[in-house]
Amino acid sequence: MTNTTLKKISEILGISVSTVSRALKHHPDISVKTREKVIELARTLDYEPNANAVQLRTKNSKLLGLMVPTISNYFYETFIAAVEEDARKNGYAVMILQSGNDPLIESENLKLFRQNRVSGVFVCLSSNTKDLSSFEKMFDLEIPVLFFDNVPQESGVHKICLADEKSAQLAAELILQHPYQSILAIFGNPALSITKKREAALKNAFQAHPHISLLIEHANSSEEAKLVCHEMLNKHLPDIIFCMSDEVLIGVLKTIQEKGLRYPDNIALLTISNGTIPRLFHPQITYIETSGEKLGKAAFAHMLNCIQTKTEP
Amino acid sequence: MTNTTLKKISEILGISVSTVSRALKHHPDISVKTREKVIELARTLDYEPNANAVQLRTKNSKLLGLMVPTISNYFYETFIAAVEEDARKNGYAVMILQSGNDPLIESENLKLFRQNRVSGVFVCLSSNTKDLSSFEKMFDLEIPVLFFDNVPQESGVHKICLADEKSAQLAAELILQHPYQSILAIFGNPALSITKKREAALKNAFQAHPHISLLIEHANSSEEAKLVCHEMLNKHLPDIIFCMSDEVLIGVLKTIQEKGLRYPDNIALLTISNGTIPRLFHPQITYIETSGEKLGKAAFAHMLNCIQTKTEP
DNA sequence: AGAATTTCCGCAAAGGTTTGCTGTGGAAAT
DNA sequence: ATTTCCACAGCAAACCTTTGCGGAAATTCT
Repeated sequence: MTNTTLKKISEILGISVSTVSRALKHHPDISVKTREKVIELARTLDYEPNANAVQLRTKNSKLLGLMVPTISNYFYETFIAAVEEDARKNGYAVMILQSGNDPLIESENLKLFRQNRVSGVFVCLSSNTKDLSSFEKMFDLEIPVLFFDNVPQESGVHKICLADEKSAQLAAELILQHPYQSILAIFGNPALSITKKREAALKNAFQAHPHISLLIEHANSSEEAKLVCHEMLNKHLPDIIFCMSDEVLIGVLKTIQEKGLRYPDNIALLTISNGTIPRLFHPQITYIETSGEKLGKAAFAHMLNCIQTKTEP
Repeated sequence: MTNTTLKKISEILGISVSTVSRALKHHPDISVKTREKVIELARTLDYEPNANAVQLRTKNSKLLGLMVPTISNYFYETFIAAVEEDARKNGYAVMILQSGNDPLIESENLKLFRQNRVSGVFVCLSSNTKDLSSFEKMFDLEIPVLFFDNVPQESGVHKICLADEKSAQLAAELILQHPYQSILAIFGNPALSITKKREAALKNAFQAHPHISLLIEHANSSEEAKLVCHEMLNKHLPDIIFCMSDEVLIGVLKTIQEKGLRYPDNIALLTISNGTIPRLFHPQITYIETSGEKLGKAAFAHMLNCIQTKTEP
C-alpha cells in the first residue's frame, strides 16, 4: 500500500536510516550481520529506492532523453529500439519525445528533458531547425547531447552518423558493376545533412565516369517522390533508379507499379535502407544496409562514455 | 552554468523561498508587486523547477510509462506517437520501454516505472505473460494501469481496445457483399486477446452462411504466415484471403507474389490495419481501418481521467 | 593494564520544493 | 483609542536519500 522507505526499514530494525542506506550498498562500514538483516528485510518489504530522492541528492539520474521528428519512421524505430534495449540493460530509462519537425516543440522538449534531469540526450534534429540556440542551455548545463542521423554542421558537438558517404559510395560501386548507362537518383530534403552527404558522395563517385548520365532530383516526401518520378519517367526511362531512403523508395515504387513497369526486368532499383521496407516486396529490392540497430548500440555506448567522462569527437 | 533555484531567486530579491514559490504559482497571498518582480527575475534567470524536488514533495509526477513488446511495429508506432503527442500537450512526458515479449523483462520494466514514480502506465501485454502477478504492486501503489491492444482477460482492470469484434464483423460484411465462395482467414498468435476476439467475431458472422467455406489458420509471424499461406494455396485457391494484421498480410503478400498471382485479379485480399502497409503497395490493398492514432488519443484521455479521479471500466 | 587502533554505527546537513501555520503591519470598524 | 480583520510574507517541517564527520565500543598492540 504505502511505499517502503529507508526510514521504515530503520524503524523496524531499530537502527538509523544512514546505516540502512549504507548496508544496502555494501558499504564496508557496516557489519555483515547488520547488512544481512537489512537486505533481508528490504527484500521482504520489497524496498525500491525513490529515484526522485536519489537524483535530487546525487544529481545524477538514470534517465536519458531521445528526440526524433517522429517515431513512426522505418529507421528511427530500430534505432530507438536498440538504444532503449541497451539502456535498460544498464539501468537507464529512456524518455522519448517527438519534435514533429517543429523547432518550437523541439525547444520545449529540451526543456522537458532538463526539468526531468536527464543525464544525456540523443537528438535527431528537425529538418526546420536552422541554429542550435535552443541547445545552448544543454551545453551550459553540461548535459551531453548526441546528435544522430540528421546532425548539425557545427563541429565541437557530439554527433554520430551512419557512414553516409560510404553508403552512397557503395551504391555507386554497385551500379558501376552493371552496364547501366543512365541513372535517376532521387534524394530527400536537400537541407538535411544526410542528403547533402549522400548526394555529394554519389556525384563524386560518378565524376570519373562522364559517359554515364546521372540525373539528380529531390523530394521531401513519398508523395513528392512519386510525382517527381512520374515526371522523370515520362521524359526518359533510366536504367536504374537510386533512392536515398525508404521514403523516396515508396513513392518510386508506386509510380513504377502504376506505370505497369516491372523491376528488375524493365528497370533496376537500388535504395539505402535498414531493410524493412525492401524486404516487404517480392522481387526483393536491392539495398545498401544501414542498420539503425547498430547505430543505436553505438550511440548508447558513446553516450555512456560521455556521461562518465568527457569526450569530444 | 549552475542551475537557478528558488533559493537563488529569493536571495537576490531578499525575500523568502516560500514567497518566491507562491509568487510563481500566482498564490493569492502574494502581492502583485512582489509577484511580478519574482516572475520577471525568474524569466531572465530562466528558472526551471527541479522536477525531482517537486515530485519528491508532491508525490505526483508528470511522467507516464508505456510498455509494448517492441516499438518497431506498424501499429504501436502510431499509437505511441499519438499518446506522446497528447501527453506533451498536457505537460506529461512518456517513458517508453519494451518487453520483447519476455515476462521477466516486463516485470523489471514495471519496477523501473515504479522507481521513476510514473503516475500511470500504458501496457500492451507480452504474448507470453500468463498472469498479472507482476502488476499487483502497481495496483497496490494505486498507479493506474491501462492495458491496450493485447489486454488481459481479467475484469476489474482498465483496458482499452480497438473494436476488435466490430472490425472483424465489418470485414465479414465486406466479404459478403461479394460473391466469394471460399475464404482463407489467417490469424495471429491464438493466445492473444486480439486474435481470439477477431476470430470469434469472424466465425460468428459466417455462421449464417454455411454455404461459404471458411478456412481458419494461425501464424505467429510474417514468416509463418508465408509458409502457412504457401501450404494452403497449394491445396486450394480461395477467392479471398483475410489477414488479421499487417504481420500476416506481409507473409501472404510474399507468397502471392512468389507464386506469380496477381491481386485483385486472381485472388482478393482483405486485412485489418492502420493503413500504412496496405498503402505501400500499388494495387492498394483493401483494409478495415484501425487507427492507432485514435486509440492513442482515447487512451491518453482515459489515463488523465484515471489519474485525476478513480474510474473503473 | 593502559594506549592505540579498528570496527561499526548515528547525527546532521544537504538537495529543491511545497504548504500549514505563525507573525507583522496597517486599515477599517467599534 | 481600542479592537478586529485582512493582506502579505516568513518559519519550519516534510518528502527520501546520501555522505562527511564524529563517537562509542570492541579489538589489538605494547
